[in-house]
Amino acid sequence: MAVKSRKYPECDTCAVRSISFFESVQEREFTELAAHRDCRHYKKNQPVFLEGSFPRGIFCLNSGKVKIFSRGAEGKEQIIHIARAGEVIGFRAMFSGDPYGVSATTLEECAICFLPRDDFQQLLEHNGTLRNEVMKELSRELGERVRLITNMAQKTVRERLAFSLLLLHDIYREDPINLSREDLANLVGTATETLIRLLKEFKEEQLIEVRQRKLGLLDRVALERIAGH
Amino acid sequence: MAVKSRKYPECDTCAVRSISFFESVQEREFTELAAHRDCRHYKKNQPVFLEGSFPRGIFCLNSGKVKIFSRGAEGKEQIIHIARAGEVIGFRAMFSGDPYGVSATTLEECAICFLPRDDFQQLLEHNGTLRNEVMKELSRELGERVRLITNMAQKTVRERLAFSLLLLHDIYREDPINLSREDLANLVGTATETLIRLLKEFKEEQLIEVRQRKLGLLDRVALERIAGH
DNA sequence: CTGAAAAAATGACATTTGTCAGCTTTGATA
DNA sequence: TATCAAAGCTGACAAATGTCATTTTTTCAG
Repeated sequence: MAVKSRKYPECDTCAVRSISFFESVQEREFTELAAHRDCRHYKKNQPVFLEGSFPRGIFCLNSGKVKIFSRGAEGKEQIIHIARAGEVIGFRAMFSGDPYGVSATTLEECAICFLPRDDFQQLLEHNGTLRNEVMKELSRELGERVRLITNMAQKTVRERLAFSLLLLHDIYREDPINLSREDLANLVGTATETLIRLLKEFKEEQLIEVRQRKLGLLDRVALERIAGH
Repeated sequence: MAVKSRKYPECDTCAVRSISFFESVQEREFTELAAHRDCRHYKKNQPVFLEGSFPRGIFCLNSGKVKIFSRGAEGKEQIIHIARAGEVIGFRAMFSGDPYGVSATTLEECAICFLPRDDFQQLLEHNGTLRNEVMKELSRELGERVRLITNMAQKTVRERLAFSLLLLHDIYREDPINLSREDLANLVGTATETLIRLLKEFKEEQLIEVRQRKLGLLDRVALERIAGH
């Protein structure tokens, strides 16, 4: 279970303020919010929220990475997005009134702040800029999903793997990509065995390097060519 | 090109008022809007807006059906959604500030009203209920897209075809499904030849009937079983 | 009504991908 | 450090799907 920590991060220095739509929230408002938040430390592989349950607030990812996935037939995970420090997650379902359509699970140790529904709604009510930013974010994500649907429907597994590796590189930045083969397969949308074989091909073609299971990109340009943009 | 018609539909009786987020707009506001709209008739296979161009307003689909699609590598269409009478389309890009990420083309004769960006934005500014409805709609679509991604990644073509037919049935209602084989293939995410073969299988299994190229569902329950919800 | 073009349909075949079974390595823990 | 489970990896094979070439049917302008 998630552990309430004594030394949680401060809101005004939190990455969420520079990456997410909370950019547009003023100092003063933010300090008020901070009073209502509830920050916790999560270990690796812990659930943040579950598909089917009802949202009680939003989550701000202070540090660590979280996978967002839905389950298909037979419960197979389909990873839709990997959130990095600074992202706000779990707000979609709050607007639709529906239960979560996806689950979120930590991929590493994380510090995550919880902000209750009412506080966020109230903030939204009073802050037009924030509202616009949230609409913008929802729209941006919709566009991203369209691209993903097209990729899944039209690209080969090899192309999708190259695409995913580039995407992951943007998320992990300088760090090597640290995902289990199964998670990577569930992101690419293929069987774990197929994924492993393709990784081997990429390694042999000197497109990537593998160190202690972690992946590094060696030839970004070639990968972009394979991914087809 | 689109033709400006003399006998365009009246806004207060338009299907858009009962299906879309415009439900929440009051009589009075709506009459004002109506003055700024620009209603046109489209023939079959005419573009409404194009991927890459910048949105100047939103479109209200008064009658007919419109396919919303993005283009993958080599320009192959991937149909993301088929809009029916009453839906509002093309509003996503207006919020994100990006160019359209998708194109829209009529699938049959259509009557479509155009509402300029500024009018819509102003309405949004003054109408909190409408804002909430729009956020809800964006969220709902986001959830739908997640389902679609998961389907594309995990289901077989046969399963996806069953899924698509059920979806199309909700769109065409009593009418037989009237889509070219190519469009249907681009919705399901497969090659036209594969699609045709599978349609034949479904016909032989008495799941569907085909009359003058148009499709009717014969065994909804069996299709649901194949689609796997 | 007729001819040309588009759409639909079919066949043959290669390729991709998934499945299953088993083996090896790694890492956590008693 | 010995043990065990999980993760990673490999091989063999079958099934699903895409591609290309060709034929048939439909549609529609003239």
